[in-house]
Amino acid sequence: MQKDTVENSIRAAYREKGLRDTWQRRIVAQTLAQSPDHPDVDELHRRAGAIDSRISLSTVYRTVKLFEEVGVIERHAFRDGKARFEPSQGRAHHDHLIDVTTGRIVEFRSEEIERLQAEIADRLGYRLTGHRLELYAEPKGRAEKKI
Amino acid sequence: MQKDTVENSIRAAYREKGLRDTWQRRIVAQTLAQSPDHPDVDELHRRAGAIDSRISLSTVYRTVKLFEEVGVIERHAFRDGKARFEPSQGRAHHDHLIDVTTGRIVEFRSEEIERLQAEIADRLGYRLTGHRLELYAEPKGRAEKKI
DNA sequence: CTACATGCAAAAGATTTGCTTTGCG
DNA sequence: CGCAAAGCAAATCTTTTGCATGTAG
Repeated sequence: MQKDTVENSIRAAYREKGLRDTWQRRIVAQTLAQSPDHPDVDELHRRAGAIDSRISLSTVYRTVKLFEEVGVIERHAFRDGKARFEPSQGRAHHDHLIDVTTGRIVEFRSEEIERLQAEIADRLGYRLTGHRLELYAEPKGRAEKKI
Repeated sequence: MQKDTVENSIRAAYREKGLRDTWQRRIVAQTLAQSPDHPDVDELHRRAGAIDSRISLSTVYRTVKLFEEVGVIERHAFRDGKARFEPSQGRAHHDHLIDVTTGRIVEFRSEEIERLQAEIADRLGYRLTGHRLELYAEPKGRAEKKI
């Protein structure tokens, strides 16, 4: 899926809910669509500000919260504690592997794990509504062994 | 493993590092060992304060950070954003299912998922060093289950 | 027009830190 | 005793909110 399609689907989503189409919301949607990584609010504000510096930090906060409620972006909270975001549409659902040596994030998906998660929730008497899976790992092939 | 054994292994861990054995650290260790759930710092301070109210909040903050560095407790960051803790020793490894309607946390373990995680990391060229898996779910039907 | 959205600054909540005092080793 | 640790309050950092103003529909 193309970037501008992601951007448009975000815009479509909030307009469908009867929410107003402001230039601030368009910029945040555009910024998210152009971000291949997982920016936090401050970083989003910086990137959005590069397009139009008049956008305020509080608007970015309000906007990501709104986009999340509308269901078009996902909120993450990796080990650093800060909230990080990525569009949920335009990309298949995936989980994250974090390279502990570099901080690089690799996305992956496993049907098998998805299935098991639903099965576990079910067995515990619940219906799965969401999940978070993060793998922390180091590159193979380094002879470093722990003694 | 018994509660007082957990408490003692925490104490042993920081004393081995040459760190001082203060009554504040003993109380926090004891409180953690007695907590079957995942208290945040404020809650830990409340529970520790029940044993001796002279302990300060900043000391609890410094102590959990220290215990985490020493490796005897685990820090979690569920969706509410606040840091929550549990002893890493004395309990088998497990993951968490969070009841989105009540905030209740159910612990579970799946060998199958553990195995798949290692396999996925391997396939991506990594060696798994840690992971985090959280399921967010709501009770099936209307009856609330207790575990 | 007018209700909803933004900007700004102030507030709030969580966590950290500077500095003085306390007490473990 | 000396230095690590605690207490307290002030500082930080992230996120939220009250209120006056702006603007999309």
